[in-house]
Amino acid sequence: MVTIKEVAQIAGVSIATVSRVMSNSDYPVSPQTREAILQVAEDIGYSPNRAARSLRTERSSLIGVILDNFSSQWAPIIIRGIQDILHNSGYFTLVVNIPWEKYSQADVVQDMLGHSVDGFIFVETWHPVRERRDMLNNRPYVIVHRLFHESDPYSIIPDERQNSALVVQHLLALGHRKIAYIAGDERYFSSAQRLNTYLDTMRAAGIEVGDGWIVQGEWQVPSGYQSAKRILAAVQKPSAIVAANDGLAYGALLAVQDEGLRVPEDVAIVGYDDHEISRFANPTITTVTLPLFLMGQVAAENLLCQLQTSEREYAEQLIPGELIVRQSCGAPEGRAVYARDYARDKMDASS
Amino acid sequence: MVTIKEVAQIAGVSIATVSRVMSNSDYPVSPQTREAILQVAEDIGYSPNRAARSLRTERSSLIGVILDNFSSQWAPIIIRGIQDILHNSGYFTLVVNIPWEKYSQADVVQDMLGHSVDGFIFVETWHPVRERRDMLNNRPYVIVHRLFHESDPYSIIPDERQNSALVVQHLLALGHRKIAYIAGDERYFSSAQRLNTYLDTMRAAGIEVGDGWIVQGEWQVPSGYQSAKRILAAVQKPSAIVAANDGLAYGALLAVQDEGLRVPEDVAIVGYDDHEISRFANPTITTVTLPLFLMGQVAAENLLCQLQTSEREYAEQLIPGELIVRQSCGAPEGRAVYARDYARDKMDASS
DNA sequence: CAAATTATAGTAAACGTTTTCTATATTTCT
DNA sequence: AGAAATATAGAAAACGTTTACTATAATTTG
Repeated sequence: MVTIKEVAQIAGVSIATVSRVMSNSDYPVSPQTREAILQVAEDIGYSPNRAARSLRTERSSLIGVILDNFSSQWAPIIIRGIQDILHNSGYFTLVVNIPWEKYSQADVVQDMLGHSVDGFIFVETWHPVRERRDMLNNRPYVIVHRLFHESDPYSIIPDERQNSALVVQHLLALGHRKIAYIAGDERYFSSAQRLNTYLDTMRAAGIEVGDGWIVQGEWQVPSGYQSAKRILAAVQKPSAIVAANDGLAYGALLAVQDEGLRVPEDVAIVGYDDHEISRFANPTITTVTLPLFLMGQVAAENLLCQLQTSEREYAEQLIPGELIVRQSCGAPEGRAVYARDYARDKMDASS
Repeated sequence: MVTIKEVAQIAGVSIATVSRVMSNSDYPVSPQTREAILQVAEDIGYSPNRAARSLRTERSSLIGVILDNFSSQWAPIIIRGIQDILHNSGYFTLVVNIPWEKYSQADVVQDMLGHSVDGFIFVETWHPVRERRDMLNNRPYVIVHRLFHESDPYSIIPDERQNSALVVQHLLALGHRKIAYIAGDERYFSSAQRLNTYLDTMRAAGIEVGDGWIVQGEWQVPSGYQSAKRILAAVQKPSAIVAANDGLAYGALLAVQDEGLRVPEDVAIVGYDDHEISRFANPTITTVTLPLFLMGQVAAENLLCQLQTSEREYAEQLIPGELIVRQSCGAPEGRAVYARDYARDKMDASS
C-alpha cells in the first residue's frame, strides 16, 4: 500500500504538508502545493491508512450499531437509513446483532471501543443504556426504536400516540362508534401507548367503550384470531376492530370471516406497522406505516451532531407515521380492485 | 483508555511479554507470568488498541461486506449468517449497501482497504469481481448469492437445479402431467437455470410441454397474474403451474381464482423462494426455501479458511434448499387448516 | 527601510502495538 | 561437570499518521 511518505517524496514536500492536505486540516497550505499533492495522491492511488490515523487521533470513522434483533421487520430498514447518512459523511458502521443474550451488550461495547468507535447507535434495544453510560467511555450514543419503558433523551422513536390516534380517528370519521381494540404484548411499552391513545381518543369523542371490547393479545396472528373471536362474542357487537399491529389485524380478519361476516361491510378492521401481510391480505388491510428509514437517518444525524458539537440539550424525538388506507376499513380509497393494488406493489425481485 | 504499558508496569514485566500474552502469540511465556498478566489485564480492564495492532500487523479483524441490495428479502438473513460466524471468530463486519450505483463498488472497496479489511464478502452482487481481483489488493473474497452469469470459484449459491427439480418432481409425483411454467426476469441467471431445469425434468419424465405453457414473466405479482391468464388461455389447459418465484405464484393464484377455478383442485400452483406472501396467501403456497442463513455461514467459513491457509483449490459451492409443502399443490401435508398453519408462524413481534 | 507580522513549510515526537534481536537463566546432553 | 540447547524475558525498532514546535520566505507596517 502506498503511504504518505511516497506522496511527499514525489510531490517534493514534507509528509506534514501532505498530511495537512489529505486530512483537510485548516492549517494553511498554498493552493499550488495543495493541488500538486492531490494530483500525486490521485495518480499513485494513495489513501490514508486509517489505523495509523486512528492511532494518532483516537478517532476511527467507525460507528458501532448494536441491534437486539436483526431479524425484525424494522431493523434492516432502520440500518439502511443510518448508513445512508453515515456513509455520506465518511463513516463506516460496525453492525452487531445481540441475539438471545448470547453476547452481553457490555462485551460488544467493549470490543467496539477496542476498535475506537466514535459513537454508538442502539437499534430496537431492550437494554437501557443511560445508566450504563460510563461503559460507553464517554462516546455519544443514540437509540432508535427504543423498546424499554423508561424515557431516554437520546431516543428516536415513532410517535405512537399520534399514529394510534390516526387510525381511531379514521374509523370515527367513517362513522364508526362501536370500536373494539386488540392490544399488543404488554411487555412492550408501545402496547400501553397505543392502547391508551385508543382510550383517550374514544373518550375525547364522547364514546363509551363497551364491555368486552378490549382484549389483551400478543403480537402474532393466532392471538389476533382468538382475540377477535372473543370480541365478536361480546354482548354488544362492535362495527370495527382496531388491532395493535398487522399480525393481530390479520388474525382478526380471519376470525371475522370465519364467523361468516364481511370485512369491511360488517366489521371494519385496521392494523398498525404496515407489515407485508397487510398488502397481501384479502381484503387488504388499512394500517399505519412507520418512517423507519427516516428514523435511521435522524438517528445518524443526531449522532453526527453530537460528534461535532460537544454539548447540547437533547430530548426524546418523536417521528410521525402515515395512515395507509386500504380495503379493510371501508373507506373509498381502500376500494381499489385487487389488480390495481398489486400493480403498485414493490415486491423485491428474485435472484 | 488503559494501555499495554500500564499492564506491564503493574504486572512487573515488559510490554513485549504482555503483548505476547494478549495476542495469543505462540511465543513461549511461562504459565505463572501469563496468568499474572491476564489477571492484571482483567483487573484494570485492558483491551488492546486495535488501531495500533492493525498498524503494526496490517490486519484489522474487519471484513468488508458489500451488498448490491440491502432491501432484498434475502440480504438481511445472509448477513446474519455471515456475522454469526465472523463474530465468534473475533471479526467485525463493515457492511455497505451500494444502491443505484450511487457509489461505485471500486470506491467502496478502496475505502474499505483504507480500513485494512482482511477480506471481502459480496452479497447478491451484480458485479463480477474476479477480473477486478487486483483492486482487492490480494485480499481474499467470497461471493454469496451471485447474480451475474459467469461462474466464479469463490461463490456460494443456492442449488437452483436441484431446488427447481424438487418442485417439478413433486407435481409429477402428485400425478400432474400438464405442467405449465412462468419464468422469471431473464436478466437474472437463475431464471434460465430454473427454466432449464423444468424443461429437463419434463423431458426426463417423457412429457411433452404443451403449446403456450411457458410464459416469460418478470418477478412481480402483476406479471404472475398476466402470465397465468395467458397460460389459462392455452389450447390444452394445464393442471398445474410452476412459477419461478413466489410473487409470480401469488399472481398466478389470483388469476386462476379470477377465472373461477379452484386451487389446488382445478389448478395446482407452486412457487419458489419461501417469500412471506406464500405463508399468508389463501390457499397457502407450496414453495422452496433457500438456506440463506446457512449460505451466509458457509461464506464466512470459506473466507476464514482462506485467511488462515494461503492457497487452496476453490470451486463454486451449491447449497440445496428445501421443499415446503403447503396447500396450493394439493398434497396431503398442505391441507392443514388455516389456524394450524398460522400457529406455526414466527411472525416477528411488534415494537 | 528595518521591524514586525504573516504565510507556508519542515522536523520530530508521539500514538500503542508487534516482533526481531539479544540476553539471561535453566535444563539437557555427553 | 562443562557444553550445548532450551525456555523465558527484555530492549528497541518499526508501522503511517498527526501535530506542536521551529524555521524561513514573503508581506505588511511604522
